[in-house]
Amino acid sequence: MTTPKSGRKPVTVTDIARASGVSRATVSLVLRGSPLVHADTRAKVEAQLKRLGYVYNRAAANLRRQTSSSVALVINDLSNPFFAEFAAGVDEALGEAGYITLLGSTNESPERQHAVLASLMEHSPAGIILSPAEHSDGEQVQRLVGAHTAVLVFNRELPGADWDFLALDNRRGARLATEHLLALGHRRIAFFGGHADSSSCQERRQGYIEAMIAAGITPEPRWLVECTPSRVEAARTTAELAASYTDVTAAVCYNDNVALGLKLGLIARGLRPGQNFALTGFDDIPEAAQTTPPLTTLAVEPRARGRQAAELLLERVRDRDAPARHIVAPVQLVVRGSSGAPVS
Amino acid sequence: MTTPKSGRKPVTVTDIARASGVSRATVSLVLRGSPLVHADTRAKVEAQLKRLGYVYNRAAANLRRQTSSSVALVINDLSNPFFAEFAAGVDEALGEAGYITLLGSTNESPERQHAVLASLMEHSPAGIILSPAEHSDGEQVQRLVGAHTAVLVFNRELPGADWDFLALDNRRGARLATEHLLALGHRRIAFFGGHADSSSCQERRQGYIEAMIAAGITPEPRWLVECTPSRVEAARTTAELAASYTDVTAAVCYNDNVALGLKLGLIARGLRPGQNFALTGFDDIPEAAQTTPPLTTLAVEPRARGRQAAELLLERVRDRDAPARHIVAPVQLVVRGSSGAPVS
DNA sequence: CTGAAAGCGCTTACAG
DNA sequence: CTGAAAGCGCTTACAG
Repeated sequence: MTTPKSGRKPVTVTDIARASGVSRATVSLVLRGSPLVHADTRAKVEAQLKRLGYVYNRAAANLRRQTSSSVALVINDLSNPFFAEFAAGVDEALGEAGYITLLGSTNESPERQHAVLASLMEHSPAGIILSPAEHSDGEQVQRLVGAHTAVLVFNRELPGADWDFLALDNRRGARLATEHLLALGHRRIAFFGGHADSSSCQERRQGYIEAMIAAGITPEPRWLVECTPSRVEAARTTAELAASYTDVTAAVCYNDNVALGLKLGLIARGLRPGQNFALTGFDDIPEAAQTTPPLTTLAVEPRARGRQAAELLLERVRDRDAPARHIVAPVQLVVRGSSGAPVS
Repeated sequence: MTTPKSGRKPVTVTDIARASGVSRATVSLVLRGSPLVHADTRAKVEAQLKRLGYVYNRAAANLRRQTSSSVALVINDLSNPFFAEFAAGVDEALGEAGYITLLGSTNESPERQHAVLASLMEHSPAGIILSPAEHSDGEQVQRLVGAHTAVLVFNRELPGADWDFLALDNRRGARLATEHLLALGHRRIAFFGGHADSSSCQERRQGYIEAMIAAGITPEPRWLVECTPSRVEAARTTAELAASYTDVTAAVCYNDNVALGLKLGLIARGLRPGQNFALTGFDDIPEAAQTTPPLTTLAVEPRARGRQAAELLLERVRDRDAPARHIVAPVQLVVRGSSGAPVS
């Protein structure tokens, strides 16, 4: 579980103090860049630091100062490029602020999330950025992290405490996509994919419905099709719903994966997306631009979201008493060929 | 840079000792599961641990015991699903072994890698798993991590010290792909993509050449085409090389991205991969199975490689004096439609 | 089986 | 401007 740091003993402030003929206190002041120490003394100490290959023991310093220099990042699905980019952005911004990232990946398992959070807490992070696993229990998380740890929840709502929350502007995104299809003349537009019990799906559906109603159209219930947001599932679901699509001319999809799956299903049924059926995605994954025809979708900039999450968390760390914030990150419609089909 | 842990003071062994009427030493023994303490005493202490919401301070324990419970994971390109899966595998296996993952993402920048390693070292990791940034300097890394830290290098060779090294079996993978195309009757086969100065490209080219020569064919120099391994670059390069491809009937590609880019380039030139041109990839990214025609490629199981890397590193942590190992991870040919083109 | 004491590597008042 | 002393939260011989 833990391992002895065998090998040569690391050099400490005591070694440096002895080697440069000053007290440990003075070495510490040099390390922390205090203006109190004389230039000559500083130079003497710095020479020894370099000569002996000193490396600062931040854990010891944190213990003494009652500070933390780490932030825990708990991610539900690191294999999803969206979250991987997000993680990279978080790590980048935390690094710039002098913090280190403690990673925990949960693979959408609430049990693993529990274990991971418990383990991370023992390392006294200054805060936690949590992209919750599906069906995770907010109250349990609350018990685990305590009332005094800074927490930022990302992407998925997690009821149970009054945490800061950062999410994409799902409603606006879906509304933009729907309005785009409406502007092209489509009227019988489906909303395809996602689980109706997830907050992001609910929000996207809401945006779709808003746009439809604003255009004077009442979406028929059968136009709202639920489906696990994977490509394979989406392709399968299309086939099962053949009947529903005889009158529909376009679909706003829950995300790009679903859109690409639907595309496969449509092709298998002899339809040609972009020519006699229009569709849009969500996320702008790299493949969206590469596929034929390229996919109209919403750009969400996961790396920028990661940076934003890190910054929000650090603000929270600085001011624990500020009221909790719900931040909605902008999304941007990217128009490509897949939505170019004329109304049939 | 670091932040005070404000809020209520966390409860310590001293609090628990006082609350349960025993010494701190006894509390510590309970925490560490020592068999020396009487069942009644243990129960008494555990009740207080729960009641007061004690959370173990692993940093303090590590300081006192001169141990570490973390491993640094430094990744060159987290936005690449291959590395993201790898990271997830590492984190999983480390977690099971009781270690925590300190993440550092370098975005292929040697400068960032330098900064990240320096920062990570201050947190005294038990070891480092390093997937080096392009053009990083092994000697510099060596200076940074010192001679006594366990290091496992992944994926890309890093000359400069005698570290453990885990890589894919690039040579065998390319040989399998080439043999597959040869068995289908192709003889004028190109090797497309990659930078000739990267170790992985060299190895894959070697496997290709081996297979060709074993089949009695001497690859012509113009069949070896260099190209940055991104899709866009690959598509562009194809067009520039139109002349070279008039007699070639198949290509072994450096990886899936390159293969998918080449495919786009071929289609743009009126060729139909899988029908009048055969190609193979490397990596088996999710898209390989989804594209039309699906891509013949080599499965590398990045998550399993991550687990393997974690295990190798922990072995090294346990035995610093064992000789350095070069481990080659198996890859598996996955035959799909893209290589089904007849010889023209 | 339990407690008193020392110490991991650092920092911080407090004297001088 | 520099040093002696105490202490962060834990563990570990050493007595008893």
